[in-house]
Amino acid sequence: MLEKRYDFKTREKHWQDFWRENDIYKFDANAKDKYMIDTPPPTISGNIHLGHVFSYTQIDVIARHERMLNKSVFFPFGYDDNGLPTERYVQKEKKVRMSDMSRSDFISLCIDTTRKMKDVYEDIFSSAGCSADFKNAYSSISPRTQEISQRSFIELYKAGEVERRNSATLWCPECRTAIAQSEIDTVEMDSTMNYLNFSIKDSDEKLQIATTRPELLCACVCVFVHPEDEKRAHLVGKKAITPIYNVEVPIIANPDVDREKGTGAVMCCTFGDEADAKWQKEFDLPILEGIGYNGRITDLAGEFAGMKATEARSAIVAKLEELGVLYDKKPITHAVSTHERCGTAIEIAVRPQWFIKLLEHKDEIYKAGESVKWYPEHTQKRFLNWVDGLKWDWCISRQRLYGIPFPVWYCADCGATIIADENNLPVDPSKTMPNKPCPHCHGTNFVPENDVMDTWATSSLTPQICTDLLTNKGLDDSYIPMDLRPNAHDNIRVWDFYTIAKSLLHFKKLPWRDVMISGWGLSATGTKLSKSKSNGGTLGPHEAYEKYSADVTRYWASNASLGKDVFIQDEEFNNGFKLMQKLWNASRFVLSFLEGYKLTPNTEPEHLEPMDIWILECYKSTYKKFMSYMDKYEMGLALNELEQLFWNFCDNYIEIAKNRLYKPEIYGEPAKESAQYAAGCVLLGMLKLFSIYMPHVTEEIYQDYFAEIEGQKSIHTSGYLELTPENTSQTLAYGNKVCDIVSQVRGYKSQNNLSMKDEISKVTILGLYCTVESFVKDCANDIKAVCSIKELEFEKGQQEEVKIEK
RNA sequence: GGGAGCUUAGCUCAGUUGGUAGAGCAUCUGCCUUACAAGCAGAGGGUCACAGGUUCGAGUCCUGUAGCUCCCACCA
Repeated sequence: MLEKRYDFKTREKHWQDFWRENDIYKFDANAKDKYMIDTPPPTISGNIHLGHVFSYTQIDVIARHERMLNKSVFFPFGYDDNGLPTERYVQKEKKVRMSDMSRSDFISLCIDTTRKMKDVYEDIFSSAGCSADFKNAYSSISPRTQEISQRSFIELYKAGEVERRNSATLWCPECRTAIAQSEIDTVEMDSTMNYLNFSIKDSDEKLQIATTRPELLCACVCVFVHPEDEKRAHLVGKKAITPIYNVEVPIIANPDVDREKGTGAVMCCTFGDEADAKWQKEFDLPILEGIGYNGRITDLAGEFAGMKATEARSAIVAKLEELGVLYDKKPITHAVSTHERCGTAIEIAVRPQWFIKLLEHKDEIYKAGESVKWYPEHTQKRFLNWVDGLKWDWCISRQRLYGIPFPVWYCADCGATIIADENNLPVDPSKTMPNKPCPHCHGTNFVPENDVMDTWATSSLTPQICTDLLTNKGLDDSYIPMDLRPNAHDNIRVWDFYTIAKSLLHFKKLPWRDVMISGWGLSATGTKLSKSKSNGGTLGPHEAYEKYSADVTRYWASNASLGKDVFIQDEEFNNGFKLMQKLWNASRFVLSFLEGYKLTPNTEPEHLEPMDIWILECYKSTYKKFMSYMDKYEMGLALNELEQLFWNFCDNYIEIAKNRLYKPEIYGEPAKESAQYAAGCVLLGMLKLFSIYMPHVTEEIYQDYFAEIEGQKSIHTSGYLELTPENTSQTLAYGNKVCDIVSQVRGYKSQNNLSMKDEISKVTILGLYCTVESFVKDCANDIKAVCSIKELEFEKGQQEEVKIEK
């Protein structure tokens, strides 16, 4: 017998322990029917918030659903505790600077800090009832992961897909590292357009140049004008002289120049932006490093050397004004590329870097993007659009400390690249040296590669890293393609993209069959929740669990259309709370009539009352719709269907059936048993469907009666209840007519200020109801009882009508 | 500038092949009814952003317009 009140505060914890102790979610690698999820490993870079709970709950709902379809579900868990985000977090949290510490001290501080954070993360997710396997969680910095990641590097190196080049790279002067195209944000910034006069060699003419980056004047290597620019055609081939530095630079015709922009003449500096980088290559221009790796102006700038770029900018503008070269300034706003991690405007720097070749595989990646199934469907376009716009190979080297090292040394004598032996991975080249002399010059002095790999070079291997937990085979494709990659829309161009790229490079196979793209949980005002900032008053995970319960928090998270952002609003939580209470009360009521009754869900009793058949058909119809939504990962829409059935069950069916349950002496024992069967079955079926959203309360109810009936340890491994379909549509329509009639009598009572139990002396049902006459007539007892009608008559007539006489 | 999504009741959103506009919240009215007052029963409320088109019929399909959001491009 269920308690009067459901005490979620103690029961949720109880069931979480129960599931853990009984290994309910254990994956069986030998199972025939498996479902494999490439779970996103959360980045350890700050406090976890409801936005995370939002995403992981949606994944968990899918995992639970597949489990209820009797599949063995591989739902691994991992932590992305590697690389730049973690470094930044640790420095901030521990108030240290990486540059002040030794590499090994800093790394052990990172490992220590992330270990503590992992416990916090696991607690938040398992308290939400997440059924992932936290016990065997992988880490993106563990030796095993390092081994897999380094092996991937070596394989691709041997295949010629990765190479070291000294070429222009996107550079963050704040983090002092190369970054990849996917790590760039674009931010609108205020700036000033400065108009300068360059003089022309052997001429009195002036060439007007507009620039937002006068600090790069020292790195100016040429001036471009448009080939069809008549006014300036005569200047092509002459030399312009840069102000302040008085350096002669060629004036070159270039069709890329936009004649409407600025003055129509461009100074090209190596490098001010990506266009400069492109032009440098095209015209084979010299490379002058105006800004150093630290973001400061170099010696090229003479008196300005050592200044930060922004300081230098104003100093140089002042100087230009003083020289009378600056003839105009206009404030503008323009888009600036910034590093997503720190917001600093990126520069372009030349330095030897490791690249994975992507540009030459664009077509294959594009086609793979077409083959993967994206849910919702339109997210595919976002992926394809990104692949279309790809401009850089993937720079995977980072000039940082905390990451997976390259398994690479350089021969000190001949400069040859020495790749580590695949049997000796993982390797830290700064600690270990090659075990053989240089194959080229037989030298024995080596310089380690001190850069570390981009975190995505490793994260892109999660299908291998997580299935390695099963196979111990490392870089292996036995489980590829997996069934599902779930993540939010911000990761389409990053994690999804890189994973597909690597899977193609290594295995020529898709990493997974489906991608489910979820939205974000946003604050009540629609702002993005942030790990590093507090989100002023926004509900936190534990607050939510305590105030509303984990089940209700999950209800909020999963009650959204796929891919849509959802606000954290009390109303939604309140709805979930009401649902949970209602589920409890309705179950308590139904179960109170099942004591001593042995429910046999798959064997119907000989006699079934019409409205019992009706509710069973309602269930079957909902079940079908529910499944078709879940096939598309539309868990929110599936939930809506289910809720509709549930409220219909409560408000109409239970009210109708309760009289037969209470008074078998009036309505007969078979009519009671019919109701016991129908109510029991439909409740059981609904509980199972609800269990993927609200695993705790449904387990509590299930354990009270159904667990024994079904001989199951837990509702979550009990499988859905599928009842054989019948003549659904007619029965549904007929039953709905009965509900109509009941509703009209209820309306009459409402309008006449009557209580629902007040008796109505006579009701006549006329007309159109004749088409369903026998069904409705067979429900006469139910109708009379639920509406307290003394006399009920049926008459043929033209119009459908319910006549009520008080 | 290119791509995607959105625009439906006061609010948050459903609306799967075209066929009489839906839910929850909010508002109003009534009701302690042997599960539930954190409840129940009812009621009001919408030119489905706008303009065209296809169709017997359009929230749904097509074209265009406007506004909002996101991604990409735009850094002289």
